[in-house]
Order: sequence, then structure tokens, then C-alpha cells
Amino acid sequence: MSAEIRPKRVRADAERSTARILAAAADVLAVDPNATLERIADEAGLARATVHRRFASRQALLDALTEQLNERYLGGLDQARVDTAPPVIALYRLTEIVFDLKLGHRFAMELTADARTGFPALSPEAAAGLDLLFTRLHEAGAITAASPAWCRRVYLALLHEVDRLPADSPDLAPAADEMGARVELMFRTVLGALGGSAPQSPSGHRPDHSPSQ
Amino acid sequence: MSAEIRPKRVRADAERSTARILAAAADVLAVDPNATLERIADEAGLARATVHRRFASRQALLDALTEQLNERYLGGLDQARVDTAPPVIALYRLTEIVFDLKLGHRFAMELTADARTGFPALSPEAAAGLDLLFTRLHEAGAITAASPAWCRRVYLALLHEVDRLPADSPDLAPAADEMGARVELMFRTVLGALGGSAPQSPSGHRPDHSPSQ
DNA sequence: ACTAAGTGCAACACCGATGTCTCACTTCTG
DNA sequence: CAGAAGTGAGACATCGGTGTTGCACTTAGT
Repeated sequence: MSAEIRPKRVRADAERSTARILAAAADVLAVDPNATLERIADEAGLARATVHRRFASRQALLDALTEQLNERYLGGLDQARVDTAPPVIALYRLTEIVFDLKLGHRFAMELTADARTGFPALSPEAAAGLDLLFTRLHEAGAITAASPAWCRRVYLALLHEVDRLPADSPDLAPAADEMGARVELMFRTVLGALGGSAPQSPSGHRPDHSPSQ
Repeated sequence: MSAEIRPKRVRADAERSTARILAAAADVLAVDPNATLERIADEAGLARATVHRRFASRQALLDALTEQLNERYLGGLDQARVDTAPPVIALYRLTEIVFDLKLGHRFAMELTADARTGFPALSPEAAAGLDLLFTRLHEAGAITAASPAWCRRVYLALLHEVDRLPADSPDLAPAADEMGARVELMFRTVLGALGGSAPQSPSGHRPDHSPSQ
């Protein structure tokens, strides 16, 4: 095995291809986790061979996507000040951010599932971040659910459902922008699900009028 | 239409095989929706060829399973008196029944998803039954969520999560029997998620704690 | 107990998805 | 501008899951 020196400089367009593939994969896999590489390449506007050039195997692509996803989650957790801000505020902000990422939540949800389908798990760091948030929410009395793991599951499950909700659903009515409405619904629903009284709670902040900020 | 292959008269033997296959399929597919027919046959203790004898194709098996599932849901909806009983009671009873069915909720969840994966939809009748229940819940002021479709999605999603929750989760503590604990958690969680304040449950438990912390 | 139906086993063809390779062509980069 | 790196297109091998068939054997029904 000769010490092969791979080019340190990746050509700009190659990097762009990689990005497009990952983006396309996120989109396509969000809808159908069993989508073909052909389908993904198609969505990315590239040839299937190119996908194989950038990613040695389907699994490699999945891994890379998972990694990217986890990084973004991690970034979101950080940006939402999950560890320092008032937990209810942090939850709302996090939800906003996650929706803003526009990443396939169906795929993201699969991160919580076992690897039987070939999907790796949510990174321990990201899980820990979420756990911290829910622990703080519990301590603050904003929710009654005790175990962070359960909260995480519920959060991700509802995230998926809200994401998949048709834009013209009556439950999305109140807010002006659609994203805001989704965040609103999501926020309300998780808090309720985890035993917190979202809208009328004195400790909770009420995002009724201007939810996006 | 029934997807089963029945030449003339079905031998009791064969019928039993069919049942075992359907049961095995429900179990296996609940964990991995992409499981092999081999895997299913294995679980049923039968040869793969036999599966093909009873069901012309994988899709046929899926259809039959879906049909069976829908029938059970329908039976549960009826048994829970969704149309006449006080809606909150009906919800609790329905949840009990559905958990009792021990059907793969992961698979059941897929019923709500699009047919991209080859999974057919929840039958209109069953959907209508659920819709009726949630409409009545809304009218009774037990929940604030307006659209039955959204309620349905949340209900099924949470059903899946509660089903997949490890038996030793701290959130399952209160009740004596595990099933009861799951029903309890499920009941509390859906009502909360849909904007209702979880009342004293029919089983006598008080799920809400005073926010003394 | 006799017969028809059902099953296990193994072999086989088939199909779709994955992964590899080559070659002509395009696009970066220095 | 020139060479290197990247790409598209297509052919090709491979692999796993599906569906079929034949044959020996077991089981149910009357």
C-alpha cells in the first residue's frame, strides 16, 4: 500500500456536487427513505455515477448525510442557548431553527429508530443537548414528563407530523407566515404532550402575536 | 377485494397458516417495514414458498394485512362506542383496545403515510371513525385542536412512540400493569398534545402533578 | 384408510438496485 | 492556455429479494 497523496485541494465544483447530492438526498429521503440513488442523482441534477464518485456506497452517503444533519442539530442547539436561556424560550427558538433548516424530518426521525434499516442513530451529542433542554424544562415546571428520552421521542415524532402537515390545514391558520404557524403549532403541541400547559401557563411565554423573532 | 388465493374449499390447516403469516407479518413489519418475506415466513415458522402460496405477491400480503388491520380498528372504534359514549371516555377505551390488539403500530402508522412505500392507506371508514371521535372531543371542549385529520396524525404518531417505549421507562411508572401504564401515558399525552387539559382519567388516576418545583 | 389438499425443500428465472469501469467531453485552476 | 480534475453516458458484473415450479412428504376430511 503505497502512500498515495490524494489532492488536498478539492475542486470547487466537486464540492458543490457533494453539497447538491446531500441536499437532494435529504429532500428525497425525507419523502421516501428507500429512494433509489438514481432518484437522488436525478434530484441533484447529476449522473448516478457521480454520486458513486463522491460517496463510495449508499451507506456512505447515508452516513455523511447523518453527520451533516447531526452537525446542524448541534448548531441549532447551540444557537438556541439550550443550556443557558430560559428553557421554554430555548424550546421555541430551537423549534424555529430546526424548521428553518428545512431538513427532511422524516429522515431525521429515522435517526431515532434502530439501525435495522441502515439508518444510523442520532449522535450522542445531539441527544445529550436535547436531553439537557428537556431536563431543564422539567426542572422549571414547564413540563411534567420526567425522562428526557421520552421527551425526545415525542418531540421528533411531532416534528415529523407538523412538517408533513398540508399547508392549508386549519390548524395552521393563526400566523401570517406558514413557517411561523408550524412553529407555533409544534411548540403548543409538544408542551401539551409533555404535560405542560402551553398557552395559559404563567411560566410559559405566549407566542400568539409575533412568533418569529 | 381479498388478495387470498382460495381455489375451492380452504382446509382448516391452510387457514391457520394464513393467520400465522399475517400475525408474523404484523410483528416483523412493525419493527422493519422493509423486512424480507423470508424473514416473515421464518417468524411464522413456515417456508417462504408457503407464503407465496397463500399470498400471490408481497403487495397482496400487505393488502391483506392492511385489510385485517383496518377491520380491527373498525371493531375497536365500534367497541369503544366512539359515536355515543362521552368522547373522553371513548378515547380512553379506544386506546385500551388498540393497545390490546398488539398490532404493529409502526405498520399501522405507515397506513397514514403515502403509498410511495407500497403501503396502502388507512381505510376511509376507520379514518371517519377517528374523525368522528375527535370532532366530538372538540365539541365537548376536551381538546382545542380543530381539524380531525391533524388529531388523527398526532394520535397515530404518539401511539407508535408509546408502543416503542422501553418497558422500564420512568414515564411508565404509575400503573401496576405495563399495558395500563402505556394506555395511561398515551391518554395523557394525546389530550395534552391536542390542547386539552388532561382530566382525571376514567381509571381513577390523576396524571397531573402540582408544579411545586 | 384413502384421497386431495397443504407443506418443505431446493432449484431456477427474473428484476431492480448497487457498484465498477471506460471513454469522450467539460470545467476548473494555476 | 495547458494539464489536471470532474462529469455524463453507457456497458457491465453482482447481489438480494421476488415469484415459480417440481417432487417427496405430511396432514386433514369423510
